[in-house]
Amino acid sequence: MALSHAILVSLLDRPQAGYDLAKLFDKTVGQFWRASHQQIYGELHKLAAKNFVEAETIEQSDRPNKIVYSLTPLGRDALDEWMAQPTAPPSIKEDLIVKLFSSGKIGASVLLDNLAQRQQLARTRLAEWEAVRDEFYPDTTKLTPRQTGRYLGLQSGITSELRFLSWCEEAILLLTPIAEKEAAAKA
Amino acid sequence: MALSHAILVSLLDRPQAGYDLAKLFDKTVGQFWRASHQQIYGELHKLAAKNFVEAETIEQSDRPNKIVYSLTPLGRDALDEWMAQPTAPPSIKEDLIVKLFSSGKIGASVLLDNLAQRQQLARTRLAEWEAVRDEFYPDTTKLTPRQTGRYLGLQSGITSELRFLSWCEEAILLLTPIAEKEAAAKA
DNA sequence: AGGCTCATGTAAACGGTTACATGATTAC
DNA sequence: GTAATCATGTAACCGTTTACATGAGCCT
Repeated sequence: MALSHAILVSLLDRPQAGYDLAKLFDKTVGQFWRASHQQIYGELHKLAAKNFVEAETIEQSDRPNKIVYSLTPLGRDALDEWMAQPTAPPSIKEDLIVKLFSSGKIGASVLLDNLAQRQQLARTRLAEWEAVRDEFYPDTTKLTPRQTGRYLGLQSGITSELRFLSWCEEAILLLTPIAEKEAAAKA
Repeated sequence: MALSHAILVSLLDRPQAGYDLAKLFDKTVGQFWRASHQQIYGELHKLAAKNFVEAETIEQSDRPNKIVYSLTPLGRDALDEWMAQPTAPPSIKEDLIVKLFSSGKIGASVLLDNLAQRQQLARTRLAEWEAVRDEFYPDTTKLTPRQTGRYLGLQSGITSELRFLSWCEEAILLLTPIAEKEAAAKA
């Protein structure tokens, strides 16, 4: 599991409340790491029980109280240990490829519809991320260490979408004649 | 959920036992869709309860009996319905990127170690898949519909590793000077 | 003698998603 | 008035992983 580690890394930056972390995971990091607020609150309780984080309640008059968590030395040790360990490649569960395995048994036009839809989605996402990159990291030769990590995260998403789009093109290219033959056979 | 659908697609081809499916998911499809035998047996029971698949026990003298499952018309309908629906992009949980977000707070050399290890792994996988592609699909202009689906699955894995490797190179390029500065500051 | 393949399962624990719950403030 | 923001939580369910279990036959 690594949601707990993602939280610890976020707390390296500064102490934060569950609500802040949830927003962070929704916006910045959310493209590569999604987590709901329920999950984050739960994880924070577990981390506090292990003494990896420390909770401090901040009373607020006009809005609900905050519980701000900060990293303890013990949590920092655990984080260092995790950092040193090798990571496993993420296991992808790509429905599209499962569908492609039906090719030859189920009509190709359905597959083309699916591809077009995902292609559209990927184009939108790509444009959004590229806009962020161009705004915040226009010059990659002048990045602070902190910016470098964030830039590479973004870049991972961008290159991922780009390769998906070129794969889509190949898929469409190969499936289109099959769909055409099927349509001709039906008529 | 789509493990059930992955099973239904596999049964389109021919009736199969849980053991066969587990092997299939371990070897062929396993690169993009991993599932343990426990999961598959469980899922088959659920599919049978819904009458999406039909079980037939095949008595064997020298080895354990087999339970071979085949797709029912009802299962085929469910599959067609799923096929027509749009797919959601897979949510990636990439530990490496979480680690990169620590850049600026935790030493870069640990990140470089992690990158090198994943790079090595990706190279090995890539070589394996390329070997399969070159053996079974040397000429992409002469593919049957069935082969096309399988080829595109493979190709997705291959392009995915390729883009990961080029991303790794950029990451190493940007992090190396940071690690060097850190080492110099320490000495 | 030790380990692999064939073949099926149970059970516990963990992780993630979805739904439900509360309640004040602020913006349109 | 309606919706969004701030802020925290509980509960049920589903999917996945890991561990445990059995037992015959085959290969080295």
